[in-house]
Amino acid sequence: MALEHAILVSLLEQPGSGYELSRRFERSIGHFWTATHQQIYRVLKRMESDGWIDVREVPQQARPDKKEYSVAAPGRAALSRWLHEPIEPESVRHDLAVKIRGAAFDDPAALIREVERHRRTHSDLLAHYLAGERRDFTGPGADGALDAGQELQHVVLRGGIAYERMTIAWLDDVLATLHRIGAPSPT
Amino acid sequence: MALEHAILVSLLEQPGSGYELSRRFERSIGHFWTATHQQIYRVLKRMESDGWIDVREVPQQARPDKKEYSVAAPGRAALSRWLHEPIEPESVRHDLAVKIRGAAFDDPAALIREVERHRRTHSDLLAHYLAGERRDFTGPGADGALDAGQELQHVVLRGGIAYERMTIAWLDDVLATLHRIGAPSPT
DNA sequence: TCTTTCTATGCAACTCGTTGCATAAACAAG
DNA sequence: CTTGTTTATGCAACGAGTTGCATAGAAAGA
Repeated sequence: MALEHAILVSLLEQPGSGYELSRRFERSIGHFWTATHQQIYRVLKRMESDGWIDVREVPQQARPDKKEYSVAAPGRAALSRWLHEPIEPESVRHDLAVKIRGAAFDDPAALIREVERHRRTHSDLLAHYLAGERRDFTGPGADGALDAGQELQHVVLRGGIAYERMTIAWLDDVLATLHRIGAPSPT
Repeated sequence: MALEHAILVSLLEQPGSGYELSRRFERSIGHFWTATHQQIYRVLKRMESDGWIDVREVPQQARPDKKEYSVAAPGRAALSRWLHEPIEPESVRHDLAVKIRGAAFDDPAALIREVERHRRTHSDLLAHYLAGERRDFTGPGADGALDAGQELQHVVLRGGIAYERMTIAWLDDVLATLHRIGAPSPT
């Protein structure tokens, strides 16, 4: 389990409430680590009772009060420990790959729309990443003038960009294949 | 949940026992859908009691008897229904990305070995994929002479190959970045 | 012969993750 | 003034997934 660690990293980058964390997980972090708000609140509770994080009640105007969390020394130590651990192989769940192989026992042509929809989603995400890269990592302070944290955030973002580009190219390959095997025997 | 569907696809491609399925999940299928043998046995039970699959006790010499499962009509219908459903967005869990961003609050150089280890794993997997491709999808019957099922298996395999190549290139980018930010301030 | 390894199946307990629901404060729109 | 939306937090129940353990037949090797 590493949700705790993902939360620690996010809180180190910027302290915030459970609500704010769940928003971040929907946006940037969620692209490589998903979590619902329920999970986040539950884990935050446990982390707080373990002394990994500190809470601060923050009264707000124009909206309900919030609890702002920040990383305490034991949390930082726990993160450091995890960072030095060997690591777990990533577990994958690719529904689409299962569907593609399953299409051999059904109508392959029926998958085309689905694959096209996926392609659009990945295309949008790529555009979103590229916009973020232009916003945060180009201009006057680009290349060399960034600190270590920004460099690392940038390389993770480049990973996301590479992933989306590869996926889009592969989905085009899938579409071409579906058309090819659909064409010879239409009736 | 789609473990049921992954099992259905695997059993349609080739009937087999829970043990054989768990081996397949370790090998080919496991690259895009992981599952332990416990999970597989439990789900097989449920699928059997739901009438999705049939069992056949197969006595063997030189090893314990096994239960060979094959897909029944209701299972095929369930698979078909799932194939025509809109679809779920894939959920990702990229430990390494979390670690990389976390390295900003620790020693980035300490990550280098870890990343190198990952690179080796992905490199091995790529070689394994390429060997499988050479074995199953080249030679006399290559390109045009394959049936739909083989074409679809091939395109999924090409996806795996593309993924590994992209990942290896990205890990090289990560390594270069870690070296770059480690070099300017070593002491 | 005894231990180890491979095939083959499974229970029990636990943790992780999801879904549905509930609450509440503040503002905006009708 | 009621309804809807956004921010903000949380419980309860369930289902998915993991870990540890147990069993058992047969072959291989020490």
